[in-house]
Amino acid sequence: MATAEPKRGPGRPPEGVRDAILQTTLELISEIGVSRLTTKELARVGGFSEASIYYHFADKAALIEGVILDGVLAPFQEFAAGFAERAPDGDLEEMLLGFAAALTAFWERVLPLLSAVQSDAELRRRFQQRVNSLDLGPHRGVRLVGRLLAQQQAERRIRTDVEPEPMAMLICSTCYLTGYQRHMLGVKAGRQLPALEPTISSLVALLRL
Amino acid sequence: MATAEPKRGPGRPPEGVRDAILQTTLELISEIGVSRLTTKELARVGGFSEASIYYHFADKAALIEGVILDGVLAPFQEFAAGFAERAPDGDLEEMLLGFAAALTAFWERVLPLLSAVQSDAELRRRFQQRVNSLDLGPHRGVRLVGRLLAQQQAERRIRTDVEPEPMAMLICSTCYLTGYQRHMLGVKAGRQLPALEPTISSLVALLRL
DNA sequence: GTCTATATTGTGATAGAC
DNA sequence: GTCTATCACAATATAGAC
Repeated sequence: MATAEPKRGPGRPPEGVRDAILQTTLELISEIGVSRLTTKELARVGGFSEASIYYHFADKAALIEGVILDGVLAPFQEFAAGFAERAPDGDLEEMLLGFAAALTAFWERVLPLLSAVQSDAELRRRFQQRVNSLDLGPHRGVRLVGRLLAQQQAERRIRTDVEPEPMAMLICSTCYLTGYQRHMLGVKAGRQLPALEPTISSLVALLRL
Repeated sequence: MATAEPKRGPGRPPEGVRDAILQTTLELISEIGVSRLTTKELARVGGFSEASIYYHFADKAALIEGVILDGVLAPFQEFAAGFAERAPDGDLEEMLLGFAAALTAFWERVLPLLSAVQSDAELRRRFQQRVNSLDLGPHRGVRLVGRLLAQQQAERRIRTDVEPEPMAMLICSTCYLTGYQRHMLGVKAGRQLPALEPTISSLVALLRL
């Protein structure tokens, strides 16, 4: 190892091409959308060749799947794991608002990618298998919030005459719709919908003893 | 008018081609997804020519827009209008469950179409303008439910110390997420999420005096 | 592992007859 | 208004050198 520098010379380091592909794909999709994403444009913008894409990924579908799994799902799971750990103590409303903001941002980032899966029945089949085998999906967030609520009930800090999971469903759903609205109609048009925070807060108020 | 029959002879009546195109598009998309929809396949399945498609619609995007507007949005708006009229009297929970079922079904039908819009930034811009000028969007459903709740509050049938719109947001959001889950992961996998009815019912219970 | 160059297919869209 | 026939092009994917 003559040079300790991981990056060298002009352009990208050769060994970083796979990461560069994933990164560029993510950026380009948020700019123009998946359906407009072509391997040509991807190669041009990213500064690598089309052939490199097919060296690292079996086909375009596999590339999209890679982006979803590596670039979006994994980071959120990290956050969720951290949330589950440090959750127990704080104020309920505060914790829920923090989680809701993160979940909404997650949806907003993931929806543009998922639209590729949505719009192709065959791709959807593949995706369903993958998601099922990894036990992923919206129910993970619901369970997480549900456990938090159940804990608060056990400590008699909120009403105990209500099932925690349906309440968690209401909360997570609101994050989803808020994220969807922001993506599809823009943040401006989204103002016509009740905002996330007051909605969550209203529900928390109902749950208080 | 020699023959009163609107349909005649073998094959499709010539004047019905536009409707046939819309109908076939809807069917084909639900089978294979928008991204796999080609004008060739559409013509083959529907029994009309590709040229006819371009006679009736400016381009493929306009066709999709036509399907969304004519075939899905319009029917739901009819239902919503009817709901708003006959709503006032019945039992709140019953009315909400009926509305929620319809909104969920609507979303499940519309999502496969909207994925085309979702996945193309340029198309999205066009769609946003159209939707904004018609004042469409999820906020319509939220307002409808919000008004219903406000009315119930005025009649002192539910708690009055809570804003109706955030509650409506929770309800409609749940319909959207349920529909999304059914579309993306299938009804079977969707079982991992709390079902629609108990979720709505739980919230109604919280709203009772 | 990455490149340049190319093969191949299928797509959206049109011309022009009827 | 609908058809048959066809175009021009863009897309994914591969071959083969380095």
